[in-house]
Amino acid sequence: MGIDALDGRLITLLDQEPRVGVLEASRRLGVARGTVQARLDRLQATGVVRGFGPQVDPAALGYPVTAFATLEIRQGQGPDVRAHLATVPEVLELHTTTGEGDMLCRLVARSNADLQRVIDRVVGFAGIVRASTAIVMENPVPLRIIPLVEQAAQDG
Amino acid sequence: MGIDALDGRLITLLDQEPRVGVLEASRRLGVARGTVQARLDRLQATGVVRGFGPQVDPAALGYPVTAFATLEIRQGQGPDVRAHLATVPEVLELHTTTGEGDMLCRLVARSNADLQRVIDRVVGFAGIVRASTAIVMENPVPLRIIPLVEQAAQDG
DNA sequence: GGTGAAAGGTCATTAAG
DNA sequence: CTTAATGACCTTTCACC
Repeated sequence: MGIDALDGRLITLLDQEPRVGVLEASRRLGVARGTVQARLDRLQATGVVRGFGPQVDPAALGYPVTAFATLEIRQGQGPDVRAHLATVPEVLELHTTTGEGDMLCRLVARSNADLQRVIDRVVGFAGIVRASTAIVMENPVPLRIIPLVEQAAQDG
Repeated sequence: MGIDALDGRLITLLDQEPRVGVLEASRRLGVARGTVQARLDRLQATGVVRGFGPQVDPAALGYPVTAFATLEIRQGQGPDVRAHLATVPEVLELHTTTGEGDMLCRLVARSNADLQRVIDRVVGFAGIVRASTAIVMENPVPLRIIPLVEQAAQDG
């Protein structure tokens, strides 16, 4: 189920330099070309590596404001609310959670003023009882995975 | 500053089928290969496309539990708390926010029981006054960017 | 290991803002 | 006049059998 040290080094290498091909990777890692290909195939087959899609920066797209909204949902309205939020482009992800609220979603907007428009659109739905928004000021730790990969590689 | 329709189609294509090369992409989009290369270079130069790193699934790595923790920080301890959280592999991202708490972080764990260990490590730091955790049950909208890209492409 | 294919670069030409 | 797109050609490099 897990990954080993070589898998970890391979993922780390691909993360730092996505351009490197299988051949170049085998040289860097000091293993045979076939080994790298087999590892890569296995990592993708087991779902550890989902793919190599483009990493897009919302800020560079013109959406520099990020916020997290905690939503309280009217009983039984969950499915409707999900469908509604899925139609809003500025909703980058949505989770159902335990705790204070029922859902947590990540939003982006063109400005603080524009965020109001986005929130209005998000909460402008009968199934949503209440919304609490936290605007992101800084992002000391951007979304990362490498430390976890190395941890998993050590565990076996 | 923004992106046009061709940029949008290119990003969408790369997102759906990351394997397609520049040549294949040019065929699919009905433009010259050099055009695709120029667009790609420009998208990366402007930071819209950060790169093509591997998309790793924490669940497949053995960390199926995700949670969001809202942290309240003691005045002036922000920098120390950031440094502390950056050393915890299970902390996938960290934001400073307005609103109820001072920081919001995304955590993963091997199990609900393991989550307790992670939280203990996260909050086991003098600068953190209080922590409120929301465990993710479902993820109706996984982290996405394409709808926003298409929105941005339409706007010009 | 060999081979067909593609990436990446340069260039002149043409089109469009 | 500046910017962008195109098609051609070339060399290096890689992926696949």
